[in-house]
Amino acid sequence: MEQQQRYTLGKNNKLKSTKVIEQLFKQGKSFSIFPFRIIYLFNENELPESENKLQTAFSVSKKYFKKATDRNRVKRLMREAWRLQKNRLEEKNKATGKNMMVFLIYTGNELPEYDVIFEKTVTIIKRLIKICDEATVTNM
RNA sequence: UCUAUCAGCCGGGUUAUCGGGUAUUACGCAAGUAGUAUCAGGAAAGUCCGGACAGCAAAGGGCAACACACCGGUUAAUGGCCGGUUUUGUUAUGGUUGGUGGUAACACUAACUAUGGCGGAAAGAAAGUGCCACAGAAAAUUACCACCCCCAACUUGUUGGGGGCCAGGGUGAAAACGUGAGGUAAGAGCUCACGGGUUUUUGCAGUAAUGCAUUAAUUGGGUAAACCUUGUGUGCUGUAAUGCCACGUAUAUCAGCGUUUGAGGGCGGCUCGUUCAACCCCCAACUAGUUGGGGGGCGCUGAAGGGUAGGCAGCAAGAUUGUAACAGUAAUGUUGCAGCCAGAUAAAUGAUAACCUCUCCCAAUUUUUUGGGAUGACAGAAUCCGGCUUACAGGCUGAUAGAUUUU
RNA sequence: GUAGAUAUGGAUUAGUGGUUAAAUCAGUGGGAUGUCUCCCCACCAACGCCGGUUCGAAUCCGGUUAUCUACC
Repeated sequence: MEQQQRYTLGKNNKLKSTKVIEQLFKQGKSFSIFPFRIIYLFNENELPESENKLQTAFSVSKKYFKKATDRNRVKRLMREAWRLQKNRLEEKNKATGKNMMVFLIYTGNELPEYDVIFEKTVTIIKRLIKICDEATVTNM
């Protein structure tokens, strides 16, 4: 019997610090699943136990979307898709004792449909879970 | 009723499930959980103007630069807005005159004029300088051709010299006020009559721009979004301002200059004037203070580098919003009543579904209704206001004009 | 958020308010050559857009669109 899950995405789940983001861009690894580019890193900073969480950030290029409305729209859709699916990855992180930082960039140049984004997010999460597993194996 | 133009207003709604920002209350050591309230626009946009607010320690004058420019009002302020004036474009209606058709009534058409609607423009070209391609004799007061007169010569209708001089020389976007008469050797505002323009005197109306009448002078091409002249106005930097706290580094390095005969800085860019500005130690000489030298300290400028890039305030009650009355032609103002309405910072205000609603299409159907499908504009606060400009599916209201129908 | 610059053929640049907007490369056609280049000749093709000032605008003025740059 499964306990009812909550799909939240609060302030603490967001990447905010400029310092951390710079570190992510310098040291992080990346792969891309069109129309996304994903940058990730296992957080090894000493954080208080309360903040051991999966942290995410979303971004859209100003080059491809000139209007602020369009950028807002894409980011909102991305956030919604991530919110509904990230729980599995979170559990994986807990199980392996890792803290992942993920940065999602939308690289397409057309306004996407919600369904497309949702499907792509499924594959992204699968890939990230796989990466998580591999990392724990090599550490052992 | 439809169409067009202008002005103003609105610019999707309800429910369910899942989520976010801010404030606050309760529980909890804390993370957090739960409850309540609230959460984008008419342009939030462009950043084209004007302010508020903050910093630049502390008066200014002149010049330059930039902006504006009919008059009055409005406002915190403006280059905005409102009302008026002149002029111009367009449109409608009426009138006068001419032409064409018609026996006539009248119709069509052109010019002028009056009134109304909808726009545009606005200091000075009579202070000076420059420019005006091509064409044209000439592009601004000068010549040339032609015309006329006089003199000389001889091949007797040409040549040469002197004078008159802007009426003709048809081009151009633009040609030296227009028409008629007189006048003359030929002509010319040279003179006269009528008419037009510009400046001006006086009177009347108006706060004024200006209008009407009148007096005198004059007939001066355009361009100031060419330089310029006149008048008026304007400090610069912007909330990444600014103040405070925390963390961290290098109270370090190099070069130049200065320490009262003053480096350098402020007062807008320049200049004048004015003002601020570091006043310590050692040594030597001589009149217990001054002079000279050296080193350091201190100050200023530049170079190369090191560190941080977190938090709080600023920051949400105001030239505030809605509404009513009053004043005003209006912009706008005054007063009363009611309300509190986003404050993020890798940046909340969302996603999905259903129904309703708007518009369009298809089918059935007598208007109407039913069923199915598609679609829902422009666009997202970042210190805050007042304007301007630009984008905008669709809808509503009013005014004006036109067309059609009915009476 | 603030400030500034630029826009001319397919590309890179010229261009005092005055003919049909100039040049180089590229493209097309022809000549030359046994053939291809080089060379010669001709053609094609542009003032970002909308208004205004002016007799006349790529140029001057205003608005607008796009691109680029700098600034703690």
